[in-house]
Formats: sequence, C-alpha cells, structure tokens
Amino acid sequence: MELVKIYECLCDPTRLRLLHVLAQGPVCVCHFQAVLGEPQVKISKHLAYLRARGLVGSERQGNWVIYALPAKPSRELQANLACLQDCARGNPVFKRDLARLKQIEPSCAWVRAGEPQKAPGQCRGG
Amino acid sequence: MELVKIYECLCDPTRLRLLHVLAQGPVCVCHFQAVLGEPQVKISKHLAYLRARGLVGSERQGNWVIYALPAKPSRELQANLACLQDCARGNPVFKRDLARLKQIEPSCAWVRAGEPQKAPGQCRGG
DNA sequence: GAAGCGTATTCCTTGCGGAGAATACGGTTG
DNA sequence: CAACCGTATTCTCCGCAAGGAATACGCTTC
Repeated sequence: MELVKIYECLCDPTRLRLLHVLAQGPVCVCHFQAVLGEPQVKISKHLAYLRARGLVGSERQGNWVIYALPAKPSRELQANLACLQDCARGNPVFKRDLARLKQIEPSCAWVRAGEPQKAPGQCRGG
Repeated sequence: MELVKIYECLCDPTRLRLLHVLAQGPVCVCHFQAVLGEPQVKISKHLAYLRARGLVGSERQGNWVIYALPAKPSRELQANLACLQDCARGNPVFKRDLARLKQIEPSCAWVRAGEPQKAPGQCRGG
C-alpha cells in the first residue's frame, strides 16, 4: 500500500516539520537548518528519506540543493498534506517554523524565482 | 507531538485496515480475524498497540472483547481518520474488508446494540 | 471444578529507523 | 589546484516494532 509509505514518512517530528515548511514553497537545506534549528546531518538524512519515497524532489543550484514538494502529488499524498496543514494550525512548533521562515525569506527570493544565485553570500538567514 | 503518535499508528497496513473497519462501528476481535484474514495474535497485538495510544477503546462482553473508536476523538485524530476514509475509497483491500464485514454483520447485531450476547454460538461469521 | 472458548501476553528472532561523529562529495572562488 | 562552502554518505550504536509459537488469562458452560 502506498498509503503506508506516506504514513511512514509522516511519523517523525522532523519530517513533519520539513513537509509543513515545504508547503510554503521550495527551500534549500541550509534554510531548513536555520528554520528547524536542527543539525545538518539530521536534516539531510530526513530529506533523503523523503526523497527516496517520492514525497519531495530536489534540484541542485550551484552549492545549494533546493527541495520541493512534487509537482503532481498523488491523491493520497495531496489529501494527507492538506490534513497535515490543517492539524498544524495552532501547534506552536509549526508556527515557530513558519515565523523563522518568514524572517529568512527575503534573503532567498531567488530560490522561489528559480534563478541561479548571484552573490556567493551567506545562505543562512543572517 | 501527538500528531506523530497518530501517524505511528497509521504506518502499518494491518492497523490501517483495523481503523478503517472500525469507522463502520464497534467490532470484536474474532470478526476482525474473519474480515482481515489475519491470525489472532497479529490482530490482538495491533489492537493493543492502538489502544495503548488511545486510538481505540475496548470493552468486554462475556468472552468477547469489542473494540471501538473513541467517542470524542481529538481534532487531529478526527481529521486523519476522515482522511483515511477518503484515501481508502477505491483501494481493493479496504473494499474487500468492508464487503466481508457486511457478510458477517447480521450475526453480530447485538454488538451494535450493546446488548449482552444471548447464545454462546459461533462468533466467526459462518 | 474441568473443559471450552475468545482474547491477551509472553518469549524469541529479525529488521529497520534514529542519532551523532567523521568523512566524502560536488561545485565555486581565488 | 588549493581552499572553501553546502550537502550527502558512510559507520556504529541503540531502541523499537513486527512476526510467529507457545502459553496464560478471563469468562462461560456443563
């Protein structure tokens, strides 16, 4: 059952936060580090887990790797991502993640636009 | 996060089927055996897993133990159970379970009514 | 109270996932 | 090409969950 694989991806708090943030749009690994406040290995491994199961896709842009939700998620995935968004409302952890994402956002507008990066500058939102 | 516990319960095919069937109403263990076609140990252990995490409740009636979804599920649980019902539509495994449940149903109307069992008779739907 | 039924709990083995440390990789910059 | 950055992949340890076999439990019946 594909459903089970989806739930396996959802049954870890870190992955839940990653997917919740990704619902806002593509994000690179170092931003995930800043937003979640978790070490790079942890972020990277959970993203690999999600990618291996088709819940996210990735694309390299220079040094950075941008992750995004699939363009055409399956019906099951779509339903569960929507459910997650719904359940996340009111949860302080998820809200804090979004707040941090907003703070960082301006420094990576090019990610959203899909343009190649211009300045080598810092990726971490600071 | 309570959400994670819910997803941990959902990431096994047997438990998914149990919960899906339970959405139709209370069911006793031996009916689960008949409906899912799985051995008693397996059913019983997965039900214990769900009960320990508050996803189901149980009540003894003579020799039988009847399981049911909680009367007042949390918002998260409610949302995810609804999502599961939605995703289950069109899935042959889930459909087959419901079909078997319908066949058995007449033999355990007393379960639904909450009455104590009358005849000792066979519990397995046959 | 002994036998029978339905259900739960051990015990064991197996495999997978999580975490951290160290290291390897690909790409960019001088 | 050397140095550096961002990211990925090892490796090892540990805990938990799944499965099956055997057994224990609670309740009913005779």
